[in-house]
Amino acid sequence: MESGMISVDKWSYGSQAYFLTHLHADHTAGLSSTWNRGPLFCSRLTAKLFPCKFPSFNLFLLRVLDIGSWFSLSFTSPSSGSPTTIYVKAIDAQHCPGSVMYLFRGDFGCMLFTGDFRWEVTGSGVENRRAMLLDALKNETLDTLHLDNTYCNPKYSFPSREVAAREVVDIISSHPKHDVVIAIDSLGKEDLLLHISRELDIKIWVWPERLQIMHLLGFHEHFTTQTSLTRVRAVPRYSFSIETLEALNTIRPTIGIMPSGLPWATEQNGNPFSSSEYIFVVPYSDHSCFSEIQEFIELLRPIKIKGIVSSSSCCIDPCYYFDHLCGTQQAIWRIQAKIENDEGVDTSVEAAEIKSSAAKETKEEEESSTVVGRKRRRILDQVDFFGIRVSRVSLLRRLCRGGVRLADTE
DNA sequence: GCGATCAGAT
DNA sequence: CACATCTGATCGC
Repeated sequence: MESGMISVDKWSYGSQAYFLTHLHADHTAGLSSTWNRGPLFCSRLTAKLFPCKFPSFNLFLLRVLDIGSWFSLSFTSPSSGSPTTIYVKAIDAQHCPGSVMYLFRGDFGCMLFTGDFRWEVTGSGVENRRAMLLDALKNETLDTLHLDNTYCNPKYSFPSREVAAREVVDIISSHPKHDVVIAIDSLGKEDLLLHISRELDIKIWVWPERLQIMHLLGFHEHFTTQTSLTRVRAVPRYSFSIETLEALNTIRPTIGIMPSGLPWATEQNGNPFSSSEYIFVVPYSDHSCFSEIQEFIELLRPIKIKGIVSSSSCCIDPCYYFDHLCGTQQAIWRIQAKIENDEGVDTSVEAAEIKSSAAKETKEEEESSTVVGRKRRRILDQVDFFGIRVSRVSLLRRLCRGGVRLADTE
């Protein structure tokens, strides 16, 4: 987790800098308004929301990392005591407002902390996000992926949030005389509420603290704290239960909507909601489903994966399902594929060939023997490797030998 | 009496 | 299975 210098979503002593992925309570456990253990890095939006959670926090400790830009930070190596530099880039995590992943490069290699994230593979901006991520990695192996493995099991399958949001609107539309309560947390699922508000042209009630958050996010026009103005209310998830819904229904007809990736609706027992006629569970999730996690890992080809959600069993252990996508060879194949892609070669056709690296090198030698091939190579043969320009061939050979940097550093 | 931490409920 | 959050009990100062 830490290299002795940095901590991500961990707040105990012993780090020179601390990184917060997003403002949900399970990632801020240990933080308080009196916390003062070092500089705290976060996204600009998280910094804006921060005082709501920690009103008297010393804001001089906050450091904003703008999304998509590299920052260099100077540290003291805990082992040698000598100065060292770490590079960090924040990447949109698509989980809740302000949420980011952190990509680190340093003496320890290359590490990505996803925090909580959703990696939807349909909808607008998908290609752009994919390209941004690969570009951030450059032509380096990803040594360790710290992964949001919340739903890392094939049994977790759900649609995009866009599809789930339409399902929610359909449920509300088909109950025109009912009041509606929707379970949400202190942050997140704003897009769902905005979709409902726009599609049905209604305001949505939220509790006062939540309206303050909506104000900071710039969404306040769609929300109100006056119950008389709307039949749709967003309520804290912990206050949402069968008992609540039954009590509400003694006053007026009310349905409840629980947006969640957890497959409660299909469970037989132990599920308080499946037996309720009032409650609709809709698969709207701010975490990646299994197939999205798989896409993410296939894209990154990390050498090693660590799940950020610990589990007593292997049921959500990423190594159990994706070990075959990890390791040094897999990491090298990704880099080769990217280099080919940057050269304009159709990698989809070559995907199978790439897996035979020996044959690949031979083919490249042939290709470079043409006049055009030689010219192109002179420019593209140089690749950026841990900040050093090295020749592509030498890089690939070093990687194939299992070069120094590829050894596990943790 | 306050803050931190944890079990339990929702 | 396990989300994010609140409440209440307990511990140490």
